[in-house]
Amino acid sequence: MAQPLSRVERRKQETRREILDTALACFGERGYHATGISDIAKRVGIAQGTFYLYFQSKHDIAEQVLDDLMARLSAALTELPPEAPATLSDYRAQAGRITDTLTRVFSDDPRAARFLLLQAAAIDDEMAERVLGFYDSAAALQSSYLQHGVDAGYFRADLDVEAAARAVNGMLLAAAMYQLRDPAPDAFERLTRTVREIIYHGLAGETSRHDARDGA
Amino acid sequence: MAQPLSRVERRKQETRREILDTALACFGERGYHATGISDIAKRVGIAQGTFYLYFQSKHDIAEQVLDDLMARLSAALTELPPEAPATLSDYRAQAGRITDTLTRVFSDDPRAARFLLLQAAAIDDEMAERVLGFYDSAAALQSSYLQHGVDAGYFRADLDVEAAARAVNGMLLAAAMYQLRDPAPDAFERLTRTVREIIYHGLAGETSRHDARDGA
Amino acid sequence: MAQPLSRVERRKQETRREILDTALACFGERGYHATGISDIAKRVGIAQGTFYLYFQSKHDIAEQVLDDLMARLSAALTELPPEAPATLSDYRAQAGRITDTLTRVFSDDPRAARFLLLQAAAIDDEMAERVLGFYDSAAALQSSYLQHGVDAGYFRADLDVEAAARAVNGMLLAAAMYQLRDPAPDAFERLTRTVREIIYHGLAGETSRHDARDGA
Amino acid sequence: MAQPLSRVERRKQETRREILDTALACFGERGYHATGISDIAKRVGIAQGTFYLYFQSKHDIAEQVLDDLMARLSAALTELPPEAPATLSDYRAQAGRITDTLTRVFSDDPRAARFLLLQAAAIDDEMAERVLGFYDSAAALQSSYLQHGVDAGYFRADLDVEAAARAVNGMLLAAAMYQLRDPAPDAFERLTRTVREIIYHGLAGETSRHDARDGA
DNA sequence: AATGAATGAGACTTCATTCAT
DNA sequence: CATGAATGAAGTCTCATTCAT
Repeated sequence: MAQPLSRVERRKQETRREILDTALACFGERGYHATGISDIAKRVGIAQGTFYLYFQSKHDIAEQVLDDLMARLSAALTELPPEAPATLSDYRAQAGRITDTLTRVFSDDPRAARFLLLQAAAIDDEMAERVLGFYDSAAALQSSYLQHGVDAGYFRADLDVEAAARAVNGMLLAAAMYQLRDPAPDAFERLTRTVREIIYHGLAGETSRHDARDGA
Repeated sequence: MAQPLSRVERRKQETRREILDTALACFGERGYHATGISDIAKRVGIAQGTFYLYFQSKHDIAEQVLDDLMARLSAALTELPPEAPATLSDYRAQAGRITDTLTRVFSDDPRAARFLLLQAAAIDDEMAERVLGFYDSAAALQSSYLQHGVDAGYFRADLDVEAAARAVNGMLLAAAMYQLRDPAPDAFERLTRTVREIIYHGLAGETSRHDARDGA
Repeated sequence: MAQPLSRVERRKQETRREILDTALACFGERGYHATGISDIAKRVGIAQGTFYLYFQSKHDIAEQVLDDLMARLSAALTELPPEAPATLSDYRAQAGRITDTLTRVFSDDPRAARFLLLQAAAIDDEMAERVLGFYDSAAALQSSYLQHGVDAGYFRADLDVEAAARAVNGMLLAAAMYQLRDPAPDAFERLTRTVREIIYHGLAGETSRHDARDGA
Repeated sequence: MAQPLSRVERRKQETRREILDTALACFGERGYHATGISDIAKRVGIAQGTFYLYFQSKHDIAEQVLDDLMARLSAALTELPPEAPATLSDYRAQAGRITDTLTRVFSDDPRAARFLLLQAAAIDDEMAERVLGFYDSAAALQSSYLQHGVDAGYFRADLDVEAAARAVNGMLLAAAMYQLRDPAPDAFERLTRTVREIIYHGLAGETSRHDARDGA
C-alpha cells in the first residue's frame, strides 16, 4: 500500500532532483545569468528539451532552487530540540548548535551560499522579494527565541526583541559571507565564537553576566 | 596646477558623471542584467554609440559605478573627526554619526543600496570579489576603531577585534538591508539604536557598563 | 467476404476515426500549426506515442483529414437523385437540395469549414494543390450539371459551361465563407436564395440574351 | 521646406519596403510558417537583428504585409472614375475595369494572391478575422455599386443588394483562385467574361423576373 | 498495442558592440 | 565628438518524432 512510486516515477524524481542540484551548482558557480539551460542539461547529461519536462522555464527552476534552499535552511533552523532553552547556558548551547547547522549547510555546499547570498536577489524583483522575505522570517524566528529569553529572564527585560533579532541575524549573515571568501574553519570558528559572545554580553541582563566566558 | 579643463573637457566630465549616475539608477531599479545600454542612453538623452565614447563596455561602467559608490561610502566612513574617540561615550557618539552618515547615503539614493547589496555581486565573479573585498576593508576600518577602543580601555581587553569588527558590520549590513524593504525611518531608528546597545554591552568591559542605557 | 474485422480490429478503426475527428476539430478551432500532436492525443485520451501507431506524421493526418472531408463533401454533392433535372424547375429544386446539403455539412461542423476554407491550403504546397484540385473537381461536377442544363435547353446554348461552373461555385464559396463569421441562419438563407436567383437569371433564358456579347 | 526625408531616412524607408516585399514573397511562396525571419533577412541581405529594427515581430510583419496588400487592393477597387455608372453599359465597362485592375494586381505578383487567398487566414485567429473583414468591406463596396444600379434602374428593384454583392464577389474570388493554378490569360479571360455575363443577366432586367420567387 | 519520457533541431528574439556618416 | 543603424552571436523555449518499457 502507498507505493505509488513505480520504478519510473522514482527515476523521474531522481532526475528532477539531479537537475535541481545541478542548477544550484551552476547558479552558484557561474551565476544565474551566465548559466544557460544548455549548461545545466549538459552537466546532468540530458537533452535541453528534457529540462523543460521537469521545469517550466529558467525562472521557474531558479524559484524552485531558491525555495528548496530556503526550506532546507528553515528546517535546519527549526528542527532543533523543541524544548526552549531555560537558562542562558542552555541558550548558548542552542545558539552553538544553530550556528553549527548553518555552517554545515553552507560548507557542505558553498555554491548554495553563493547562490543565496550573492545571486538570488539579483535575478528578479520578485526573487529579491523572496530573499528579503526569507530574512524577515528568519528574523521572526530569531525574535521568538529572544522573546523566550526575555520571558525566561536571561535577556534584558527592556530588549527590543525584533530589532535585536535582526541584529543577531546580521552577525550570522556576516559570518556566512565571510566564509564565502575564506573557507578556513579556524577563522570562521573565531568569528562565530565572537558573535556568540557579543550576543551573550549584548543581550543578557545584569544579573546573569558572571558566567560569561564562552568555551565553544 | 593649470586649468587644462577647457569648457569642452568640463562638459565631458559632466556627461560622464550623468551617465554614471543614470547607470546606478537603472542598475538599482531594474537590475544590472535587465538594464540595457539603450535604457541608460535613452534616459541620459544620448545616442547608444555615444555611451561607448565614455565607457568601454557594460561591464566597465558597472565596475566604475561600483567603485564610485564604494569610494563614496569609504569617504563617508573615513571622513569623520580624525581624533579617535577617547571614551566609550565618545565612541557612542561617533558610532551614531557613522550610522547617520551611512543612513543618509543609502536613504538619499535607495537605488545605490539596492545595487550594492543585491545586484553588484551577481554581475560577475570579479565584481563579487570587489564587493566582498569592500566588506573586508570595511571590516579592517571597523577593526581599527575597535582596536583603539581596546587600547583606550573602554572595550574588553580580550576582544577578538577582527571578528568583532565583522560582527558589528554584519549588524549594520542587516540594518541597511532592512531599510530596503521598509524605508520607514522609525523602524530603522529602532534597529540602529538596538545595534548600538548591543555593541555597547557586547563589546565593552566590565567597568564601564553602568551608564549603559542609550537615549538616542 | 469473411469477417476479418475481429473485435480488436474494429476497435482500432474506431480509435482511428476518433483521432481523425479530433484532429479536424483541433485544426479547425486552433489552426493546423497551433495544434500540437499532444493536443490531439490529450483530447482523444491517448498517449502521444499512440498517435503514431495510427498515423505516420502530423502531415499525414492533415492529409487524411482533408481527404476525408473532401470525400464527405463529394459524397454530399454526388449522392443526389441520379436522374438529372429535366427542366429549369427541377434544376432549381436540385440546386436547393445541394445547397441544403452543403449547408448541413458545414453548419453541423463549423470547424470543418474553417479547416477547409482557411487552414488546409496554408499547410503545404502539396496541400494547397489538393484544395485547389478539389475546387477543380467541384467545378467539373458543376460543369456536368450545367452542361446537362444546356443540353436540356434550359440554360443558354452559348453558355461557357466551364467558366460558369467556376462562377457558380465561387458564389457557393462566398456563402460558405460568409457563414464562418455570421452563422445566423437567416442571413445565410438570404444569401443562398439570392445566389439561386442569380444562377437562374444569369444562366437561363432566351429573352434577355440579345445584348450579351461583352466588349471589355 | 518639407524635406524631412534626409538621405538616411529615405534609405530606411527603402529598406523597410524591401523587407515588406520580400516578406510577402516568402510568405506567398513558402507560406507563413515555413518562412523564417532568417529567410527574409538572407534574401534582403541584412542581418537577422536588423529585421527587428523595422518590425517588432514575425507576427507584426505579417499584419503589415496583409494591411499593405489589402490597402493596395482597396485602392485599386476604389480609385475608379468617381462618376458612378449611369447605365448598364457603363456598369459593364466599369466592372471590366475593376476586374482588369484586380487581375493586374494579382498577376503582377502571384505571391500576393497566394498569400491573401491561401495563407493569411491561417496565420492566426486575428489574421483570419482581418481577411474575412476585408471580404466584408469588399462586399460593402460592391453593395454600394449594386445599390446605385438599383437606384439607377438598371438592376432589379427587388434585388437583395447585400446578398448579391457577396455573390458577385464570390465569383471574383473564384476567378482569382482559378488564376492561382492556371495563370494562362486566356482561361482567365473566359472566366471573367462569363462572370460579367452572369452579373449582367443575373442582376438586370425586368422581363424575366416574374417567376423569380424561390421556395427553398 | 500502448505508453510517455526523451530527444534535438530549429524557431524567434535580444542586446552589447561597431562603424559609416 | 556624436549619432543610430547595423550586426550576429547567443539564449530560451517548442514540438514532431522516437524508443525503451
